[in-house]
Amino acid sequence: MSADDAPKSHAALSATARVVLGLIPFGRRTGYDIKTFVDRTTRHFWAASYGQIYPELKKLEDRGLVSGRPEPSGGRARTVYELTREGESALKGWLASGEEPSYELRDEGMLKLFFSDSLPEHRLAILRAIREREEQSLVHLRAIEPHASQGPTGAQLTLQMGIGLTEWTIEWCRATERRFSKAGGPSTPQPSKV
Amino acid sequence: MSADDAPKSHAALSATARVVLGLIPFGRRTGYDIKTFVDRTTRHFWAASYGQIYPELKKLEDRGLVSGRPEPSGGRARTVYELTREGESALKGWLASGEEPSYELRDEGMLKLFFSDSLPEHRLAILRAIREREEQSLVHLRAIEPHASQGPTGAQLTLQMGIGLTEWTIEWCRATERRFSKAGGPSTPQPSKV
DNA sequence: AGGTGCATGTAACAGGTTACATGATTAA
DNA sequence: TTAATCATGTAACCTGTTACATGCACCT
Repeated sequence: MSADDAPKSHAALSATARVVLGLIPFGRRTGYDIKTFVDRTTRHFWAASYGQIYPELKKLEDRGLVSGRPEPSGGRARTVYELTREGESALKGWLASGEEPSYELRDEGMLKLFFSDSLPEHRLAILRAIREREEQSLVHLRAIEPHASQGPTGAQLTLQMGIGLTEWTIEWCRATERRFSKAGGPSTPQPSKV
Repeated sequence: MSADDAPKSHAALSATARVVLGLIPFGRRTGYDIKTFVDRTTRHFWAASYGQIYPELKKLEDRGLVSGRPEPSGGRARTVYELTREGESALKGWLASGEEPSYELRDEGMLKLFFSDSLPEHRLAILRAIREREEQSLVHLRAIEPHASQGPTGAQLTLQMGIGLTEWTIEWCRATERRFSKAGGPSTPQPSKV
Protein backbone atom coordinates (compact mmCIF):
# COMPACT_ATOMS: atom_id res chain seq x y z
CA MET A 1 0.00 0.00 0.00
CA SER A 2 2.53 2.58 1.12
CA ALA A 3 5.07 1.32 -1.43
CA ASP A 4 2.53 1.33 -4.25
CA ASP A 5 2.64 5.04 -4.86
CA ALA A 6 6.44 5.25 -4.84
CA PRO A 7 7.60 6.55 -8.24
CA LYS A 8 8.70 3.65 -10.45
CA SER A 9 11.06 5.73 -12.51
CA HIS A 10 13.06 2.65 -13.44
CA ALA A 11 12.57 -1.07 -13.85
CA ALA A 12 14.65 -3.43 -11.68
CA LEU A 13 18.29 -3.74 -12.62
CA SER A 14 19.32 -6.91 -14.39
CA ALA A 15 22.18 -8.94 -12.99
CA THR A 16 24.76 -7.53 -15.37
CA ALA A 17 23.42 -3.99 -15.05
CA ARG A 18 24.26 -4.15 -11.35
CA VAL A 19 27.98 -4.77 -11.78
CA VAL A 20 28.37 -2.30 -14.59
CA LEU A 21 26.48 0.46 -12.84
CA GLY A 22 28.19 -0.22 -9.55
CA LEU A 23 31.67 -0.14 -11.03
CA ILE A 24 31.37 3.17 -12.84
CA PRO A 25 31.65 5.26 -9.63
CA PHE A 26 35.03 3.55 -9.03
CA GLY A 27 36.41 5.65 -11.81
CA ARG A 28 36.73 2.73 -14.21
CA ARG A 29 34.68 3.84 -17.08
CA THR A 30 35.37 2.34 -20.47
CA GLY A 31 34.05 -1.14 -21.25
CA TYR A 32 37.60 -2.38 -21.30
CA ASP A 33 38.32 -0.83 -17.91
CA ILE A 34 35.28 -2.44 -16.39
CA LYS A 35 36.27 -5.85 -17.66
CA THR A 36 39.84 -5.68 -16.37
CA PHE A 37 38.66 -4.30 -13.05
CA VAL A 38 36.11 -7.08 -12.64
CA ASP A 39 38.80 -9.64 -13.40
CA ARG A 40 41.05 -8.18 -10.73
CA THR A 41 38.45 -7.73 -8.03
CA THR A 42 34.88 -9.06 -8.10
CA ARG A 43 35.64 -12.07 -10.30
CA HIS A 44 35.78 -14.33 -7.22
CA PHE A 45 32.13 -13.74 -6.42
CA TRP A 46 30.78 -12.09 -9.57
CA ALA A 47 32.27 -12.48 -13.05
CA ALA A 48 31.42 -10.63 -16.28
CA SER A 49 32.49 -10.95 -19.92
CA TYR A 50 32.80 -8.48 -22.80
CA GLY A 51 29.75 -10.12 -24.31
CA GLN A 52 27.78 -8.83 -21.34
CA ILE A 53 29.49 -5.54 -20.63
CA TYR A 54 29.40 -3.78 -24.01
CA PRO A 55 25.74 -4.52 -24.80
CA GLU A 56 24.81 -3.65 -21.22
CA LEU A 57 26.47 -0.24 -21.44
CA LYS A 58 24.32 0.52 -24.47
CA LYS A 59 21.14 -0.65 -22.79
CA LEU A 60 21.95 1.44 -19.73
CA GLU A 61 22.53 4.45 -21.95
CA ASP A 62 19.17 3.88 -23.68
CA ARG A 63 17.55 3.85 -20.25
CA GLY A 64 19.35 7.03 -19.31
CA LEU A 65 21.26 5.53 -16.39
CA VAL A 66 24.69 6.19 -17.84
CA SER A 67 25.94 8.61 -20.46
CA GLY A 68 28.94 7.93 -22.64
CA ARG A 69 31.07 10.43 -24.48
CA PRO A 70 33.87 9.76 -26.93
CA GLU A 71 37.33 10.42 -25.50
CA PRO A 72 39.72 8.95 -28.03
CA SER A 73 43.27 8.38 -26.84
CA GLY A 74 45.29 9.24 -29.92
CA GLY A 75 43.56 7.80 -32.95
CA ARG A 76 42.05 4.99 -30.89
CA ALA A 77 38.31 5.09 -30.36
CA ARG A 78 37.32 5.16 -26.73
CA THR A 79 34.01 5.80 -24.97
CA VAL A 80 34.02 6.91 -21.37
CA TYR A 81 30.88 6.40 -19.29
CA GLU A 82 29.53 8.31 -16.34
CA LEU A 83 26.55 7.76 -14.08
CA THR A 84 23.63 10.08 -14.67
CA ARG A 85 21.53 11.29 -11.76
CA GLU A 86 18.99 8.58 -12.60
CA GLY A 87 21.78 6.03 -12.70
CA GLU A 88 22.96 7.06 -9.27
CA SER A 89 19.51 6.73 -7.80
CA ALA A 90 18.95 3.37 -9.52
CA LEU A 91 22.22 2.12 -8.02
CA LYS A 92 21.29 3.39 -4.56
CA GLY A 93 17.80 1.97 -4.93
CA TRP A 94 19.23 -1.45 -5.57
CA LEU A 95 21.77 -1.18 -2.72
CA ALA A 96 19.02 -0.15 -0.33
CA SER A 97 16.45 -2.73 -1.45
CA GLY A 98 15.78 -5.08 1.41
CA GLU A 99 15.14 -8.25 -0.58
CA GLU A 100 17.19 -11.29 0.32
CA PRO A 101 20.39 -11.05 -1.74
CA SER A 102 20.64 -13.84 -4.29
CA TYR A 103 23.30 -16.52 -4.05
CA GLU A 104 24.22 -19.08 -6.66
CA LEU A 105 27.10 -21.50 -6.45
CA ARG A 106 28.30 -24.20 -8.80
CA ASP A 107 31.19 -26.07 -7.24
CA GLU A 108 32.39 -29.08 -9.17
CA GLY A 109 34.75 -30.06 -6.36
CA MET A 110 31.92 -30.39 -3.84
CA LEU A 111 29.85 -32.28 -6.39
CA LYS A 112 32.66 -34.78 -6.85
CA LEU A 113 33.06 -35.08 -3.11
CA PHE A 114 29.33 -35.70 -2.78
CA PHE A 115 29.56 -38.55 -5.28
CA SER A 116 32.85 -39.88 -4.01
CA ASP A 117 31.25 -43.04 -2.59
CA SER A 118 31.10 -44.24 -6.18
CA LEU A 119 34.90 -44.22 -6.25
CA PRO A 120 36.11 -44.19 -2.62
CA GLU A 121 39.76 -44.74 -3.50
CA HIS A 122 39.70 -41.33 -5.16
CA ARG A 123 38.25 -39.38 -2.26
CA LEU A 124 41.66 -38.15 -1.12
CA ALA A 125 42.55 -37.01 -4.63
CA ILE A 126 39.28 -35.07 -4.84
CA LEU A 127 39.94 -33.36 -1.50
CA ARG A 128 43.46 -32.51 -2.61
CA ALA A 129 42.20 -31.05 -5.88
CA ILE A 130 39.77 -28.81 -4.00
CA ARG A 131 42.51 -27.69 -1.64
CA GLU A 132 44.89 -26.92 -4.49
CA ARG A 133 42.26 -24.88 -6.25
CA GLU A 134 41.66 -22.89 -3.06
CA GLU A 135 45.37 -22.42 -2.47
CA GLN A 136 45.73 -20.93 -5.93
CA SER A 137 42.75 -18.73 -5.33
CA LEU A 138 44.31 -17.54 -2.06
CA VAL A 139 47.48 -16.51 -3.90
CA HIS A 140 45.37 -14.39 -6.27
CA LEU A 141 43.41 -12.83 -3.44
CA ARG A 142 46.52 -11.94 -1.48
CA ALA A 143 48.03 -10.40 -4.60
CA ILE A 144 45.23 -7.84 -4.83
CA GLU A 145 45.19 -7.08 -1.11
CA PRO A 146 47.81 -4.28 -1.21
CA HIS A 147 45.82 -2.43 -3.89
CA ALA A 148 42.59 -2.79 -1.96
CA SER A 149 44.03 -1.42 1.28
CA GLN A 150 44.32 1.92 -0.48
CA GLY A 151 40.91 1.49 -2.10
CA PRO A 152 37.36 1.89 -0.86
CA THR A 153 36.16 0.10 2.22
CA GLY A 154 33.65 -2.15 0.48
CA ALA A 155 36.36 -3.63 -1.69
CA GLN A 156 38.51 -4.28 1.39
CA LEU A 157 35.68 -6.01 3.20
CA THR A 158 34.83 -8.42 0.39
CA LEU A 159 38.50 -9.17 -0.07
CA GLN A 160 39.02 -9.91 3.62
CA MET A 161 35.94 -12.09 3.63
CA GLY A 162 37.13 -13.95 0.55
CA ILE A 163 40.54 -14.56 2.10
CA GLY A 164 39.05 -15.78 5.36
CA LEU A 165 36.63 -18.10 3.62
CA THR A 166 39.39 -19.53 1.46
CA GLU A 167 41.71 -20.08 4.42
CA TRP A 168 38.94 -21.85 6.31
CA THR A 169 38.29 -24.13 3.35
CA ILE A 170 41.98 -25.00 3.01
CA GLU A 171 42.16 -25.89 6.68
CA TRP A 172 39.03 -28.00 6.44
CA CYS A 173 40.44 -29.87 3.46
CA ARG A 174 43.71 -30.52 5.28
CA ALA A 175 41.90 -31.84 8.34
CA THR A 176 39.64 -34.04 6.24
CA GLU A 177 42.55 -35.33 4.20
CA ARG A 178 44.22 -36.39 7.46
CA ARG A 179 41.06 -38.22 8.53
CA PHE A 180 41.00 -40.21 5.33
CA SER A 181 44.68 -40.78 4.78
CA LYS A 182 45.02 -43.06 7.84
CA ALA A 183 43.16 -46.36 7.87
CA GLY A 184 41.47 -45.58 4.58
CA GLY A 185 39.00 -43.40 6.41
CA PRO A 186 36.15 -44.23 8.79
CA SER A 187 32.83 -44.95 7.14
CA THR A 188 31.04 -43.12 9.96
CA PRO A 189 33.25 -40.20 10.92
CA GLN A 190 32.72 -38.51 14.27
CA PRO A 191 30.98 -35.08 14.31
CA SER A 192 34.37 -33.44 13.65
CA LYS A 193 35.84 -30.45 15.45
CA VAL A 194 37.62 -28.90 12.44
CA MET B 1 51.47 -38.91 -25.07
CA SER B 2 50.49 -41.66 -22.68
CA ALA B 3 46.95 -40.31 -22.38
CA ASP B 4 46.54 -39.94 -26.14
CA ASP B 5 45.92 -43.59 -26.82
CA ALA B 6 43.42 -44.02 -23.98
CA PRO B 7 40.09 -45.14 -25.47
CA LYS B 8 37.76 -42.15 -25.86
CA SER B 9 34.61 -44.20 -25.60
CA HIS B 10 32.60 -41.16 -24.57
CA ALA B 11 32.66 -37.38 -24.88
CA ALA B 12 33.05 -35.28 -21.75
CA LEU B 13 30.01 -35.03 -19.50
CA SER B 14 28.10 -31.78 -19.60
CA ALA B 15 27.44 -29.96 -16.36
CA THR B 16 23.92 -31.30 -15.95
CA ALA B 17 24.91 -34.78 -17.05
CA ARG B 18 27.25 -34.94 -14.05
CA VAL B 19 24.59 -34.42 -11.41
CA VAL B 20 22.08 -36.69 -13.05
CA LEU B 21 24.56 -39.49 -13.61
CA GLY B 22 26.04 -39.12 -10.17
CA LEU B 23 22.68 -39.20 -8.41
CA ILE B 24 21.37 -42.38 -10.02
CA PRO B 25 23.61 -44.68 -7.93
CA PHE B 26 22.00 -43.16 -4.83
CA GLY B 27 18.90 -45.11 -5.66
CA ARG B 28 16.92 -42.03 -6.69
CA ARG B 29 15.95 -42.89 -10.16
CA THR B 30 12.94 -41.15 -11.66
CA GLY B 31 13.29 -37.58 -12.91
CA TYR B 32 11.05 -36.47 -10.10
CA ASP B 33 13.18 -38.31 -7.53
CA ILE B 34 16.33 -36.67 -8.82
CA LYS B 35 14.80 -33.22 -8.59
CA THR B 36 13.55 -33.61 -5.03
CA PHE B 37 16.84 -35.19 -3.97
CA VAL B 38 18.85 -32.33 -5.48
CA ASP B 39 16.64 -29.84 -3.68
CA ARG B 40 17.25 -31.56 -0.36
CA THR B 41 20.98 -32.09 -0.74
CA THR B 42 23.22 -30.63 -3.44
CA ARG B 43 21.12 -27.51 -4.00
CA HIS B 44 23.49 -25.46 -1.83
CA PHE B 45 26.41 -25.98 -4.17
CA TRP B 46 24.77 -27.36 -7.32
CA ALA B 47 21.14 -26.79 -8.32
CA ALA B 48 19.09 -28.37 -11.12
CA SER B 49 15.62 -27.82 -12.56
CA TYR B 50 13.11 -30.09 -14.30
CA GLY B 51 13.90 -28.24 -17.49
CA GLN B 52 17.39 -29.66 -17.28
CA ILE B 53 16.77 -33.06 -15.74
CA TYR B 54 14.16 -34.58 -18.05
CA PRO B 55 15.86 -33.62 -21.32
CA GLU B 56 19.21 -34.72 -19.89
CA LEU B 57 17.90 -38.17 -18.97
CA LYS B 58 16.88 -38.65 -22.59
CA LYS B 59 20.23 -37.48 -23.91
CA LEU B 60 22.02 -39.81 -21.53
CA GLU B 61 19.85 -42.68 -22.68
CA ASP B 62 20.66 -41.87 -26.32
CA ARG B 63 24.34 -42.01 -25.44
CA GLY B 64 23.81 -45.32 -23.68
CA LEU B 65 24.93 -44.08 -20.26
CA VAL B 66 21.61 -44.77 -18.55
CA SER B 67 18.72 -47.03 -19.39
CA GLY B 68 15.15 -46.34 -18.41
CA ARG B 69 12.32 -48.78 -18.10
CA PRO B 70 8.67 -48.06 -17.42
CA GLU B 71 7.58 -48.96 -13.91
CA PRO B 72 4.13 -47.42 -13.54
CA SER B 73 2.85 -47.08 -9.98
CA GLY B 74 -0.83 -47.80 -10.42
CA GLY B 75 -2.10 -46.07 -13.52
CA ARG B 76 0.56 -43.36 -13.18
CA ALA B 77 3.33 -43.35 -15.75
CA ARG B 78 6.78 -43.64 -14.27
CA THR B 79 10.20 -44.25 -15.78
CA VAL B 80 12.97 -45.61 -13.60
CA TYR B 81 16.56 -45.12 -14.69
CA GLU B 82 19.66 -47.18 -14.02
CA LEU B 83 23.31 -46.69 -14.86
CA THR B 84 24.62 -48.85 -17.66
CA ARG B 85 28.17 -50.20 -17.54
CA GLU B 86 29.22 -47.32 -19.84
CA GLY B 87 27.45 -44.87 -17.56
CA GLU B 88 29.34 -46.18 -14.56
CA SER B 89 32.66 -45.83 -16.28
CA ALA B 90 31.79 -42.35 -17.53
CA LEU B 91 30.93 -41.33 -13.97
CA LYS B 92 34.16 -42.79 -12.61
CA GLY B 93 36.12 -41.25 -15.44
CA TRP B 94 34.82 -37.84 -14.50
CA LEU B 95 35.41 -38.40 -10.77
CA ALA B 96 38.97 -39.51 -11.46
CA SER B 97 39.82 -36.76 -13.96
CA GLY B 98 42.55 -34.60 -12.52
CA GLU B 99 41.50 -31.27 -14.04
CA GLU B 100 40.98 -28.36 -11.69
CA PRO B 101 37.37 -28.58 -10.52
CA SER B 102 35.31 -25.63 -11.75
CA TYR B 103 33.91 -23.06 -9.36
CA GLU B 104 31.37 -20.36 -10.11
CA LEU B 105 29.80 -18.06 -7.60
CA ARG B 106 27.30 -15.24 -7.97
CA ASP B 107 26.76 -13.59 -4.63
CA GLU B 108 24.61 -10.48 -4.70
CA GLY B 109 25.32 -9.79 -1.04
CA MET B 110 29.06 -9.53 -1.62
CA LEU B 111 28.46 -7.40 -4.70
CA LYS B 112 26.42 -4.98 -2.65
CA LEU B 113 29.07 -4.94 0.04
CA PHE B 114 31.71 -4.23 -2.59
CA PHE B 115 29.72 -1.23 -3.81
CA SER B 116 28.67 -0.09 -0.36
CA ASP B 117 30.88 3.02 -0.48
CA SER B 118 28.24 4.47 -2.79
CA LEU B 119 25.78 4.32 0.11
CA PRO B 120 27.82 4.00 3.33
CA GLU B 121 24.86 4.51 5.64
CA HIS B 122 23.51 1.22 4.31
CA ARG B 123 26.61 -0.88 4.88
CA LEU B 124 25.29 -2.29 8.15
CA ALA B 125 21.97 -3.23 6.56
CA ILE B 126 23.80 -5.04 3.77
CA LEU B 127 25.92 -6.99 6.25
CA ARG B 128 22.81 -7.88 8.21
CA ALA B 129 21.02 -9.07 5.08
CA ILE B 130 23.93 -11.33 4.24
CA ARG B 131 24.00 -12.73 7.76
CA GLU B 132 20.26 -13.36 7.77
CA ARG B 133 20.49 -15.20 4.48
CA GLU B 134 23.29 -17.37 5.90
CA GLU B 135 21.37 -18.01 9.10
CA GLN B 136 18.41 -19.27 7.11
CA SER B 137 20.69 -21.40 5.04
CA LEU B 138 22.19 -22.86 8.21
CA VAL B 139 18.75 -23.87 9.45
CA HIS B 140 18.16 -25.76 6.19
CA LEU B 141 21.56 -27.44 6.33
CA ARG B 142 21.08 -28.54 9.92
CA ALA B 143 17.65 -29.93 9.02
CA ILE B 144 19.16 -32.38 6.53
CA GLU B 145 22.07 -33.36 8.77
CA PRO B 146 20.26 -36.21 10.57
CA HIS B 147 19.38 -37.83 7.23
CA ALA B 148 22.91 -37.52 5.94
CA SER B 149 24.46 -39.13 8.99
CA GLN B 150 22.81 -42.37 7.90
CA GLY B 151 23.72 -41.73 4.28
CA PRO B 152 26.89 -42.11 2.28
CA THR B 153 30.12 -40.49 3.41
CA GLY B 154 30.42 -38.05 0.51
CA ALA B 155 27.07 -36.51 1.37
CA GLN B 156 28.13 -36.14 5.00
CA LEU B 157 31.38 -34.45 4.06
CA THR B 158 29.81 -31.83 1.81
CA LEU B 159 27.16 -31.16 4.42
CA GLN B 160 29.72 -30.68 7.19
CA MET B 161 31.75 -28.42 4.96
CA GLY B 162 28.66 -26.40 4.06
CA ILE B 163 27.72 -25.99 7.71
CA GLY B 164 31.24 -24.96 8.68
CA LEU B 165 31.48 -22.44 5.88
CA THR B 166 28.11 -20.97 6.75
CA GLU B 167 28.96 -20.69 10.45
CA TRP B 168 32.23 -18.97 9.59
CA THR B 169 30.42 -16.46 7.41
CA ILE B 170 27.85 -15.70 10.09
CA GLU B 171 30.61 -15.07 12.61
CA TRP B 172 32.46 -12.84 10.18
CA CYS B 173 29.32 -10.82 9.53
CA ARG B 174 28.69 -10.41 13.24
CA ALA B 175 32.26 -9.24 13.86
CA THR B 176 32.12 -6.83 10.93
CA GLU B 177 28.75 -5.49 11.99
CA ARG B 178 30.25 -4.72 15.41
CA ARG B 179 33.14 -2.88 13.77
CA PHE B 180 30.76 -0.67 11.83
CA SER B 181 28.03 -0.15 14.38
CA LYS B 182 30.25 1.89 16.72
CA ALA B 183 31.59 5.22 15.53
CA GLY B 184 30.09 4.75 12.08
CA GLY B 185 32.99 2.53 11.12
CA PRO B 186 36.66 3.28 10.52
CA SER B 187 37.55 4.21 6.95
CA THR B 188 40.78 2.23 7.23
CA PRO B 189 40.02 -0.81 9.38
CA GLN B 190 42.89 -2.70 10.97
CA PRO B 191 43.89 -6.06 9.43
CA SER B 192 41.17 -7.75 11.49
CA LYS B 193 41.50 -10.90 13.57
CA VAL B 194 38.01 -12.27 12.94
C1' DA C 1 -14.96 -32.69 -3.06
C1' DG C 2 -10.61 -30.82 -2.52
C1' DG C 3 -5.81 -30.58 -1.44
C1' DT C 4 -1.34 -32.48 -1.54
C1' DG C 5 2.07 -35.21 -3.52
C1' DC C 6 3.80 -38.00 -7.43
C1' DA C 7 5.08 -37.80 -12.18
C1' DT C 8 6.30 -36.10 -16.90
C1' DG C 9 7.22 -32.91 -20.00
C1' DT C 10 8.00 -28.48 -23.09
C1' DA C 11 8.18 -23.64 -24.97
C1' DA C 12 9.65 -19.20 -24.32
C1' DC C 13 12.80 -16.64 -22.43
C1' DA C 14 16.87 -14.85 -19.92
C1' DG C 15 21.51 -15.08 -19.05
C1' DG C 16 26.16 -15.93 -20.24
C1' DT C 17 30.50 -17.73 -22.82
C1' DT C 18 33.44 -18.24 -26.70
C1' DA C 19 35.31 -17.27 -30.71
C1' DC C 20 35.96 -14.20 -33.93
C1' DA C 21 36.88 -9.64 -36.32
C1' DT C 22 39.16 -5.24 -36.26
C1' DG C 23 42.59 -1.95 -35.49
C1' DA C 24 45.53 1.68 -32.85
C1' DT C 25 49.31 2.50 -29.40
C1' DT C 26 53.32 1.57 -26.81
C1' DA C 27 57.45 -0.53 -25.25
C1' DA C 28 61.20 -3.77 -26.25
C1' DT D 1 59.42 -5.33 -36.37
C1' DT D 2 57.14 -7.63 -33.10
C1' DA D 3 54.60 -8.46 -29.04
C1' DA D 4 51.70 -6.78 -25.56
C1' DT D 5 48.18 -3.89 -24.25
C1' DC D 6 44.30 -0.89 -25.14
C1' DA D 7 39.81 -0.78 -27.18
C1' DT D 8 35.27 -2.12 -29.26
C1' DG D 9 32.07 -5.02 -30.74
C1' DT D 10 29.03 -9.15 -32.45
C1' DA D 11 27.20 -13.83 -33.80
C1' DA D 12 26.66 -18.36 -32.61
C1' DC D 13 26.18 -21.13 -29.19
C1' DC D 14 25.27 -23.23 -24.73
C1' DT D 15 23.01 -23.30 -20.31
C1' DG D 16 19.50 -22.67 -17.28
C1' DT D 17 14.94 -20.76 -15.37
C1' DT D 18 10.04 -20.01 -15.38
C1' DA D 19 5.73 -20.82 -16.49
C1' DC D 20 2.66 -23.65 -18.20
C1' DA D 21 0.03 -28.09 -19.35
C1' DT D 22 -1.44 -32.61 -17.97
C1' DG D 23 -3.18 -36.17 -15.10
C1' DC D 24 -3.24 -40.08 -11.46
C1' DA D 25 -3.17 -41.47 -6.48
C1' DC D 26 -4.00 -40.83 -1.84
C1' DC D 27 -5.76 -38.86 2.28
C1' DT D 28 -9.21 -36.20 4.82
